[in-house]
Amino acid sequence: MDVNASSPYDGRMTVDGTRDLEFDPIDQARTQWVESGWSDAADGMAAVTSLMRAHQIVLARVEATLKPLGVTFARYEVLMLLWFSKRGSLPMKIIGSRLQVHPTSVTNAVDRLEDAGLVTRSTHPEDRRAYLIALTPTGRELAERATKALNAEVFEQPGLSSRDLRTLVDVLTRLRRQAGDF
Amino acid sequence: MDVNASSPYDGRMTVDGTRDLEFDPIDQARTQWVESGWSDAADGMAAVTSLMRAHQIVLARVEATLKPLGVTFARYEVLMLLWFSKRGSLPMKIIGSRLQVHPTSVTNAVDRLEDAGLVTRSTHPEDRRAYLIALTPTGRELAERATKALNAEVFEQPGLSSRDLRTLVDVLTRLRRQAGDF
DNA sequence: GTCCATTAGTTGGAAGTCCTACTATTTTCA
DNA sequence: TGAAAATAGTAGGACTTCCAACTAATGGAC
Repeated sequence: MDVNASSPYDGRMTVDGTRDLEFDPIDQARTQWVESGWSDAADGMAAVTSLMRAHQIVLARVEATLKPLGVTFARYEVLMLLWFSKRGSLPMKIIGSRLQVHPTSVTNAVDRLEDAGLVTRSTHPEDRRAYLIALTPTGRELAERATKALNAEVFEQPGLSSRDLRTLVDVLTRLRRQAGDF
Repeated sequence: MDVNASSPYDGRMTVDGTRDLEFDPIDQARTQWVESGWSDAADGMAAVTSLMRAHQIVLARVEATLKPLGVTFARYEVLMLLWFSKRGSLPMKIIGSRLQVHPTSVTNAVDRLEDAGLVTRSTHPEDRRAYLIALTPTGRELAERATKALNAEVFEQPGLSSRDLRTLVDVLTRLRRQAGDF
C-alpha cells in the first residue's frame, strides 16, 4: 500500500523532517474538475474516487487480519455463506449469485478452499451439471476463527462513528439498489 | 458481473417468470451477525461489505465506459495525474504516492501506457535512479476523450442524489483521514 | 573520501477479478 | 420424442493488486 510514500516533489514538511500530503488528493481533483469546466461531474468523480480509495484501505485491513489464518477475503466470504446455509451446502451457482461474482471466480475460490481441505465438492443429486459445496469440520472451525478475528480487528474498529457507519450503509444501499443489486 | 444471476434456490418470482433477490443480502448478513451474538460488529460488517460491493458495481461501470477507448481505470488515473501536473511530467514515485499504489503497480501501468504510445519514460535530470513520465500528444488527447466519456456516462449519472453524493464523500473522507490517507 | 544505509524502480510470483470459449447436462417445445 | 436452447461449471488469458527480492544510484557518517 505504501501509505508512507513521501517525496520532495509534493506535500509539506512535517516535524521530523519527513514529508506528507498536506491536502486531500481527492478534494484537489474535485477542484481541478470544477476549474476545467466539469462542475456537473465533479461530485460524482469525487464520490467514485473516494469509493475506490476507501475500498483499497478497508480491503487491505481485512486481508491483513485474515492473512495469519491463511485465507483471503474472497474465500472467507464463501466460507461464511456455507456457514449460514441451512443444509450446510450450496451449489456453485448460488454462491456466485449471492456474492455477485463471476462463475469463474467461484471456481477459483472453491478450488483453493478444496485444496486447503476447508470445503468439499460433491455432485448435486438432482442435477449432474452442478456441484454441491460443503464445509468440512476444519472449514467450519476456520470460518469461526476468521470471523472472531475480523470482528475484533476490523468490524468493531471500522474507523468511523456509529452514526457515520449507518449513514454509509444507507447511502450505499441506495446505490446498490439503484444498480439493480437486489 | 452476472447481475442477472438467478436460480430456483433463492429469491422471489418476478413478473416475467425469472427470479430475483427479494432481500438485500447485506442486510440479511447483518441480521445473521446480530443473531450470532456479534451485534457490536454487525454495523461494521455491513459497512465493509457494502463498500466492497459498491466498489465492484462502480468499477464495472467505469471499466465498461473506458473499454472502447482501450484504457483501464488504473491507467486512466495515471494519465489524469500527468494531465494536471504543471510540468507535464512526473517521477514514478510521485505517481505512486498520489495514487496510493505499490511501486510495482506504477511500473505495470506505465509499461502498458508506454507500449500504447500514451506516455514516455525519460531519465530524471537530477536523479539517475528515477524516470520522468510524460504524456504524449496522443496520450493527452486520449485523456481528454476518456474524461468526457466518464463524465457523461458515470460521474454525471452516479446513481445517487446530489445530497447522498456529498454525504458519501464526506463520510469516506473521514474514513480516509482516519486511516492516515492525508 | 569511502563505506553503508536509503531510495527509485524492476522482475517474478501469487491472488483476485473479469471475459470468451468450451463441455456436459437439462429443459423446452414443435 | 428429438432437436435446439438454456444452464452449470471449467479452461485459458488479460488485467489489477500486492509482496519479496533484486539492481543501480544517491547521500550521510565516520
